[in-house]
Amino acid sequence: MKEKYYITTAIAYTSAKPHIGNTYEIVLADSIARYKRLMGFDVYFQTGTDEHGEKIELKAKEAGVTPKEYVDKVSKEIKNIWDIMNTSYDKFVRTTDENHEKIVQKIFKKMYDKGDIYLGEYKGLYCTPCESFWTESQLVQGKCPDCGREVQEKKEEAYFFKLSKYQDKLIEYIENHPEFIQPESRKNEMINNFIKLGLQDLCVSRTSFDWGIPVDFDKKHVVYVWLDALTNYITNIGYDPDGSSEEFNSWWPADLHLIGKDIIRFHTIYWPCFLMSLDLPLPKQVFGHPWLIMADGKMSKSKGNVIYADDLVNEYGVDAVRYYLLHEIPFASDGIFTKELLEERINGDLVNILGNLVNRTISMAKKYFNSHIENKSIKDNVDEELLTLVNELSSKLEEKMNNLEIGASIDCIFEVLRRSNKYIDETTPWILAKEESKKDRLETVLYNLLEAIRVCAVFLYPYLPTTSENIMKQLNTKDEIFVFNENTIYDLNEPEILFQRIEIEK
RNA sequence: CGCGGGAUGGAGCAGCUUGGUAGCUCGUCGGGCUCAUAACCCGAAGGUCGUAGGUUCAAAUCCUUCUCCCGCAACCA
Repeated sequence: MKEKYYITTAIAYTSAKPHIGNTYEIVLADSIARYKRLMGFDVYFQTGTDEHGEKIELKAKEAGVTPKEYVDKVSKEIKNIWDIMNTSYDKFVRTTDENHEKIVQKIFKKMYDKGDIYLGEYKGLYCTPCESFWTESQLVQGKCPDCGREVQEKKEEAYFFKLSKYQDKLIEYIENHPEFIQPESRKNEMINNFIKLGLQDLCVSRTSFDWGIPVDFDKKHVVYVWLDALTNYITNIGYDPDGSSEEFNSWWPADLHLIGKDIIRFHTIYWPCFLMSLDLPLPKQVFGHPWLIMADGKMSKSKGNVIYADDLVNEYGVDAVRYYLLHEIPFASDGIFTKELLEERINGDLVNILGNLVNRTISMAKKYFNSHIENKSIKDNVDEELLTLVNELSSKLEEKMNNLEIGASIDCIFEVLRRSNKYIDETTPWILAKEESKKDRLETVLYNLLEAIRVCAVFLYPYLPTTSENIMKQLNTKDEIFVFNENTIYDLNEPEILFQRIEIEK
């Protein structure tokens, strides 16, 4: 029986079309999901959209449509971008799905009946013209950060979740599971900035707007968006307070919640406490990934520096964009996007190192052996280093991928590709070709190269699926073993350009 | 003193846990090769490893001071 692996992205908020930075997460998750499948795991990969809340109600009003019409449109747009990025999610969920809404209501009721949710009063600093509550720290010189006017203390009836009740258990869990919050520095932020100060009970209902899941036993309240959104991870795999499905028990707890660094608090404090309230096990790992930003900072409409994934894909191709996202964004610090760097990566890595290697190798095989290559096993010392590197690739990748170091994983593959280019210079096939007596050695050299390329193509699949398939097609093989195979017979297809060089004006 | 992360050749990064010739990619310069998408391969120049001090036979690596940058600091999501 295959080992299970349940991975999620955060569900995307349907307030606007996601930009390239927002698209990073689904591609990152996709590379991990594909890698795990390649490793033989039974993977379930869930993503989707988060569709309730005041902000969406407002956006819909501005657009002159109903909230549902608004989120239908944006959700479709988001799904379309996920598809453009060639991501292999198993399910695209929506918080407006009927079943999700029904289960959220049951969850709320269950927590209420248990005494973890109680009716209280929300007291806060309120700006009447802006109809907004603000925290002390959000205020600008004691006044509303939006309009600059005075704020007043205001009370409002609201339901609260007893976060405080689970505080000690949460600290215990985090400390006993050092891998739970990644990167580790985020763990410190959560513990020092929030948990150790003492968790305040969380306001989990709203009465100031309507676009949300109604609290079924008190209809003037809607469920707080995060309680609604976070539970998507369980409602969509069959959780039910009255008895969960077999499916649920087989997938939960999730192996990895992949989220942006801005929402770590919700996933490592609120979410675990909700789960403890439901007597469910906690997810194994939450990774708050960094962002892709522009040279002048975060992408924003007001700055006018927003770039969308579909535009980039149209211009450069999906795998070039995936390569940039996966390779250029570090594990724990933000990556910077520039077109110059994107083009440099395409030319330097994808065209020169990878594309050219595949092309020159297949071209030589065609030229010298009419595209038919067998392993003649005429070995030489120079072969050793290449073959060793090829055979070590699998374990190197496993180590990097288990640490979620995607960029470093890709580097491991490119190390083999670079070594292969060097191997061509060391073995000088064009000179071997001049002597009939060296023919078997020449064929061995090309065989070694084809095997190196094949193994790289197999391992490129999680990151550059289309390119991987293209290389395998040119090699005309379906052999997916992870090490050098001594006994393949190659009947190659015609060489094709993998990546077109970008002409850079200087 | 709120908590945390960082400062390494022109650029971007690794190395720091377990002190001991400072490594990688790109860029620059020189050379080689011609199978290939003017691609590939080799070599060279370039760093007092932010600052000041300490521990040590020896510090990018351990300890302390200071400077600068960044993230977080709860009910918008």
